[in-house]
Amino acid sequence: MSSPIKPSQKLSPYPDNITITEVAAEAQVSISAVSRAFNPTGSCAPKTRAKVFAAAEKLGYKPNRLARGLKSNSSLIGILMTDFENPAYLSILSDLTSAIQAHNCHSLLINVGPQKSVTEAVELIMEYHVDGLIVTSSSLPDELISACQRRNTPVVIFGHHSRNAPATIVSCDNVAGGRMAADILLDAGYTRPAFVGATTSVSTTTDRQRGFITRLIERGCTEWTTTEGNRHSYDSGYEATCKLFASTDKPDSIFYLDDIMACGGMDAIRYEFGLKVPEDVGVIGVDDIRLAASRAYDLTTIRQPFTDMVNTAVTALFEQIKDTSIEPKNFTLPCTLVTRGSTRAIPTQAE
Amino acid sequence: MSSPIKPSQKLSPYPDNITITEVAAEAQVSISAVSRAFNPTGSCAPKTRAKVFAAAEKLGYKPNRLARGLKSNSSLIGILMTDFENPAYLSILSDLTSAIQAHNCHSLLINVGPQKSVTEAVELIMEYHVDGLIVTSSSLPDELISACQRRNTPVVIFGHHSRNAPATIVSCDNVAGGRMAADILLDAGYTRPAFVGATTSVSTTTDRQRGFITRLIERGCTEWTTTEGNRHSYDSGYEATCKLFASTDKPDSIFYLDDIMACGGMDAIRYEFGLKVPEDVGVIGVDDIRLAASRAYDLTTIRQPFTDMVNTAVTALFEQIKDTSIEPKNFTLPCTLVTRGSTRAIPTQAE
DNA sequence: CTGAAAGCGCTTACAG
DNA sequence: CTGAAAGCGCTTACAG
Repeated sequence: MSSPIKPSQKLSPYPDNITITEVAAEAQVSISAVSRAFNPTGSCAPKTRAKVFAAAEKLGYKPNRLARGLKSNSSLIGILMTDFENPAYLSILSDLTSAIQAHNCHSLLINVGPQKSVTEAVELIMEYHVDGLIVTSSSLPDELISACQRRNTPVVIFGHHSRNAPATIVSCDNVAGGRMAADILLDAGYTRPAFVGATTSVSTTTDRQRGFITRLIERGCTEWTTTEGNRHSYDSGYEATCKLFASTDKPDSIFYLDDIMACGGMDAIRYEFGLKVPEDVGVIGVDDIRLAASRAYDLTTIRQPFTDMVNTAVTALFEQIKDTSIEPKNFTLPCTLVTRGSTRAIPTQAE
Repeated sequence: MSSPIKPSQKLSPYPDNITITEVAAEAQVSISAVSRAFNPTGSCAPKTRAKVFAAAEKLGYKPNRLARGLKSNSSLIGILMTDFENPAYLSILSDLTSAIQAHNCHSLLINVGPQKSVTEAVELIMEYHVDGLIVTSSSLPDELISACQRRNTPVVIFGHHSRNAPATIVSCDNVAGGRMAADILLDAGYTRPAFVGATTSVSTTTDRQRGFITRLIERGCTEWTTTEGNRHSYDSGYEATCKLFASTDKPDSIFYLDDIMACGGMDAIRYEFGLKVPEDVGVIGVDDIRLAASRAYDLTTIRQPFTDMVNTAVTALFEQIKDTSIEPKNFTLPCTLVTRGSTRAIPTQAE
């Protein structure tokens, strides 16, 4: 309110609305030069760049990413997320955001809740002209993926197989995971295995189930059953397990679609039916969430290499952002068996 | 590749780069009219608006939020998050994002990892000219908050008390929560309570500890101890508990800073020391995460009203965005005791 | 209520 | 390597 600030004495303690124009004036160059100085691809004499940086530093200049995004990249990566119940997604989100930030971009997180369709979500996210899109815990209609590609916005589907989709897919080998689960259960001497899936997640459920059942049959096991929970949640696993044990042919071991369902299931087995894990019922999950290693659950599980999967996804995404001619690829990472106390020890075999 | 598309036959199957200009041409009005039609505050004749909407619909027009944000609001809300270990934050994030989306805005999620300071994170987020900022699981230096306010970017601190900070604070009454915990433990007949906090989270730790200890003293309890875990995690609770029971004066009940630490602690009590919960050791946490209600943990806890807290935070934030003259307020919501099986039943008192 | 015009802050051919 | 100029897609006083 005192005297108007003269252009010469810009020493405000906090960066306010310093734009490229002020920096150009301070450095005594054109605004084009400032822009190029800040842009790695822009040709700029070292001296000029130094002058510009000094001026920017002095004034506390921060580029306006919105303005930049108007002609250039927005530096925004959209993350579509459906499942906020499986704790695995918290660490996935942590890894995703930090990997994206390492590329000097930021994450626009869209909650694709039950009231919002994935199509709407994509439309919304495209209003921000994101540079790329990562879809977790659900898939995307092929036509939507194509529409994104047509706009040169690469799409990565995380965690789902989605064969033939025109996008980069990063998932782990769920069929092999299912087979591993079958082997460990059979090896441990269980004879009546069950599979508990979920309705919401098509490809992961079907792949794991397929690998599991196929392998059971290969090994001559005939007494298997399957059932489905509604969602990827503790409650869902609990309820599905109650249904399973209410029927006449009760299983002696259960392969759950994921760890959080397995935890719910294990609690049902122990507290609802008074059975012992692993003696009466063997339990195995998928993911290897933090809780799986807890003493309370001590869950045998098929570990998904989430950190690797995230790095693969983000690396592939940025490669496609850099060079839009790169064809989408499929990455199927191996999963590994983590043996803990929820399955019986495998008897030593005399070869 | 056939013939160039004439402006008259715009019937492409998917919206591509249709801008306000195309819509204006189609609707035969000026671009100003289109802009006003889409802006609630813009005066526009109903007929004009109808024409514009019809044209927009026909062409599949979607506004470019980046361009809009250059002169107007960005519709972007920044969310700063530090803690990706406590599962409570997954549902908080779910609630936050959907509340923000209900306001037709979207969430820019910044992972304030250990390698990135909160100051850097704020600077980054401000490059996107977010309309508002929500800080979870950590606080913000007052000078940074002031810098944001000076740019008319309101800040809401979620979950921390942070007295005197020039921002809106939404938290629950942690002191009262600590007192409740003391009361339930003493009422149940425990005599040597301990408090397990965490170093990372100043105000919540100190408030809960203060309420807890103050109340213990008020009621004449003298044999209490305190210790600290490093982080808000299962492992941290486990380790802190091991330390506690390695010392000479072992507690007979423990109040943990949060549920996930309590779960780790309970597992240590049971599996590391072979003690019974609640007979030998009573356990109480804070949050009421999903896992607290599991059969395995069945954890007595001080419930934080997260959904209410999120709604309060988002509502307050948008009020301040709408009217920047509104002063920041403090909202302290009540927490409630949820009694489960990890504490002994309270003996019926003959008044 | 409406349109022409200026402007938001930056990028990017285009000459030099 | 550099600057002047046009433009990204939208908003917003300003006249009418």
